[in-house]
Amino acid sequence: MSKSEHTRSALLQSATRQFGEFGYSNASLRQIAGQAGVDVALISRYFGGKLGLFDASLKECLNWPELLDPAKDPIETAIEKFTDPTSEDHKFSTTRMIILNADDPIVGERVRTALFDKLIDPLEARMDGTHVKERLAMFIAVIVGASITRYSLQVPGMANADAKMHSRQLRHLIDAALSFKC
Amino acid sequence: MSKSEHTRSALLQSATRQFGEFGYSNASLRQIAGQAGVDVALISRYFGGKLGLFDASLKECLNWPELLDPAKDPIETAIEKFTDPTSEDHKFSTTRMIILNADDPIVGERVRTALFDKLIDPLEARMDGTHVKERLAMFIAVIVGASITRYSLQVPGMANADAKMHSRQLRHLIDAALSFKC
DNA sequence: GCCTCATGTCAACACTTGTTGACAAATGTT
DNA sequence: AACATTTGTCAACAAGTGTTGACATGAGGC
Repeated sequence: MSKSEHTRSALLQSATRQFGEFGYSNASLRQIAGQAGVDVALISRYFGGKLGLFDASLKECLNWPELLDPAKDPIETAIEKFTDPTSEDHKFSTTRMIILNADDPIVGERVRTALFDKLIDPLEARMDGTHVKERLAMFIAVIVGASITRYSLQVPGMANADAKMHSRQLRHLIDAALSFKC
Repeated sequence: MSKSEHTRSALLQSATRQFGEFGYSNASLRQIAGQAGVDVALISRYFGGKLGLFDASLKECLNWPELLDPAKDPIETAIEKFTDPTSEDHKFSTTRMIILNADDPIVGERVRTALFDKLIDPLEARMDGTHVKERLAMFIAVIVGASITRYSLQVPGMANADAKMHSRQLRHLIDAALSFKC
């Protein structure tokens, strides 16, 4: 790994943390660079600017090849990825990256189109039964709502639930979402 | 209504729109004042500053006296208020005001404590049965998730649903949330 | 050694932000 | 009319933002 690749990836990792914790507009390039132990000007050199850095971070966040693996159930894959048990801190999870920036006046549209291209459309293509769109939207709603309620709003009934209890809550709501009949 | 009260309320209304659309940090005082047709400096005069303006707006947003009315079912009241059929544009609903600012590094904590004091605690006090906290959290998750999915992410299966269909989706998920048994 | 290119450092830039204080205009009171 | 209080206007401020270009330092090839 060359020197430049090293700083590039350090920058990218730091950016993903900041964008996922504070959102695009609240994240400062100087802070991102500082956390990566690197000079601010290098962001412009390697990514062309703040927007380029965000695009790179977003692309990395939404790269879920398992979603296309025919051997795996796409819904189960999505649950695993969304609930993200590998991340030690859910402040920086993909869910937060999406939710926190989907409304941003600058990057909101990029986030939404990336979300559709990389996640929602592939998921929809692999679901069957009636009212696929409606059930899929309800599934997304449950995932997103649970994440916000647990980690952002910190409502005790979810925030204080242990992993097993929270998993039961999630399953119950997801089952309801997917079994919806108009 | 005196002159000062008029500009004060114009400022407050404009602020609620901007805070609800862009969030605290992305909303600019000059833009808020401009939309209210008023000079920026008057914000400091009437509200003491940006934080004071936000506090006033938040307080107005979360003032739901119906929640304490013993003649009304609190859950039904919450559903009505959250889905907010009176607002012509959901970009500025209370739900957005809360979600969009609950993570803000400056006002996030204020939002969360206000949410608990004004909404969650009163709701919890008027629910009965087992696992009240867990079911209430799941209820919140459904409301929040549906709002984001429909209006922020704009997932077609919810964003394009008409009022009747969306109401059915909401009811289905809410029923599931409230009927959860550990 | 010497040259070249990649990489990093630093200072400045134009711009926007929230806030403040001095001043003007309007309104009400005596 | 003359004064006092409220209300509004304007310009400036310090601080922070993303971005840029000139320069310094490093490593590898001739």
